[in-house]
Amino acid sequence: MDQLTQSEENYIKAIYSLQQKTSSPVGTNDLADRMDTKASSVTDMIKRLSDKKLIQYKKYKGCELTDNGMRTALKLIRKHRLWETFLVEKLNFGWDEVHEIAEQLEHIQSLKLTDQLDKFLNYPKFDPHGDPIPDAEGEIQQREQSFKLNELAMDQSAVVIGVADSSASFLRFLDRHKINLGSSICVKEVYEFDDSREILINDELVTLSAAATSKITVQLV
Amino acid sequence: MDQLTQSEENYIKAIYSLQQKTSSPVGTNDLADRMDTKASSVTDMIKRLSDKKLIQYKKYKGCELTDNGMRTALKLIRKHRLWETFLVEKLNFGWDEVHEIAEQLEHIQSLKLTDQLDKFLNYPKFDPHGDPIPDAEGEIQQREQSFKLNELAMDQSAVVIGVADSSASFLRFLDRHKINLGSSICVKEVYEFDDSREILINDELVTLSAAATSKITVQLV
DNA sequence: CTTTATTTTTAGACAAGACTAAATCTATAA
DNA sequence: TTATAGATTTAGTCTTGTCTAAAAATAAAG
Repeated sequence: MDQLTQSEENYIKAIYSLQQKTSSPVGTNDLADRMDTKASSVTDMIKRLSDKKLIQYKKYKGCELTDNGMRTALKLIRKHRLWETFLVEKLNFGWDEVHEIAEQLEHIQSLKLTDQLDKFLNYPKFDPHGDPIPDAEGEIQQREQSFKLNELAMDQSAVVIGVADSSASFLRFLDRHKINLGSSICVKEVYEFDDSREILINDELVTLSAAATSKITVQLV
Repeated sequence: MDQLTQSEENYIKAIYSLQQKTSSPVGTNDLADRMDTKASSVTDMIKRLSDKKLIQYKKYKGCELTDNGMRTALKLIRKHRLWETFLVEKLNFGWDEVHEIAEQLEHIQSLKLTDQLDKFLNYPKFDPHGDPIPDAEGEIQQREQSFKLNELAMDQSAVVIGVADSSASFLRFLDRHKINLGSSICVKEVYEFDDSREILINDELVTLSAAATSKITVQLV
């Protein structure tokens, strides 16, 4: 199994993530959108990855990761999330600042580095956005049942365990409203006309749009 | 000042290092040897770097770094040595294992990352091989007067402060003889016929070849 | 079951960074 | 000072990853 280029690795991650969301197979145009490139470039890359047996590909039918490709994707996600954790926990970065840097760090090749980093961080199970970190074997810790905040019943007490959008802009919005992983949260009012909600967060009331509440993952307490 | 490719950065580092050793200007073939590539490839790259005003270049006359190129080189060296320090101090790597990984990590683009890492490591002045780490302004801490072990007078007490060869093979040789940065060292005998020496290191006697002693940097105590 | 719209692939080009082989410049020795 | 060895550059090619434009396959609608 020879070294992949950063570009190849980025495609693998994108295919993995689309495969999770929309279920396989992944279409060429969807991938092109995700990679911010053209469909023809995607076709080229798909051929390369197929040659390397990382994806299965039938012309005009889209592609899906092979077992091998899946392992590759999980290793990358592991590295990405470990580095994000490192940046936040050890280097005092904000959770809105780490994605770009982790995108670079995830390509560093060294199994030992990854595993030592994992140990140094004390084998974290979730990253700063609440996303699960695959272990050295690629196993992902499954969450207890969770909800999006907009599915939560009124007056039900819950705690924030993740975000469905890790863009800097959304994360800074949450910061401004003092919403973090671990925050206690409770729905106090639903405004039918626009599906926005009055939320009690750490003893303060704020109003959140439907767009916002649909991106906050919570667990009952 | 636009982003450099990893390849361009590697050339800048190589030019810097050759410039230090043999003093400028740096010849095309020397660079080709250092980069393990062909002279024609070097000529191509030299033109690119010259266009970007990182080196000064006269056809057939070799090249040297401009002020700008020098700053670029020092930033890379700073990152490289900070990462090596991190790997050894925080992730328990041996000093013989860190070079390759730091070669990758030094290309990560983020000023904040570098500076936070520096802070996290408590602003180290020297890396695990005893090489000085440039600060955020590119300033390098100058050493007190130092010697190579083969220049040290008999029975003169000294301490190991660096190595002139950071290859894994030489570093593992030092490990095997329990020679580390900070080790107390003293020459007890010089064998004229091959210039090898009997050395007292932390209360143990070992014989080191001329090749070995010429690569160990020490300071008088 | 055709026709049209959409998706996907092919064909041909380009830039970066590398290579080989050939040409050219510089320096050294007779 | 000229012949020639050694260093350096040019010319032309290759691969990776990208692009545009055009062709082909599939899906959807009448």
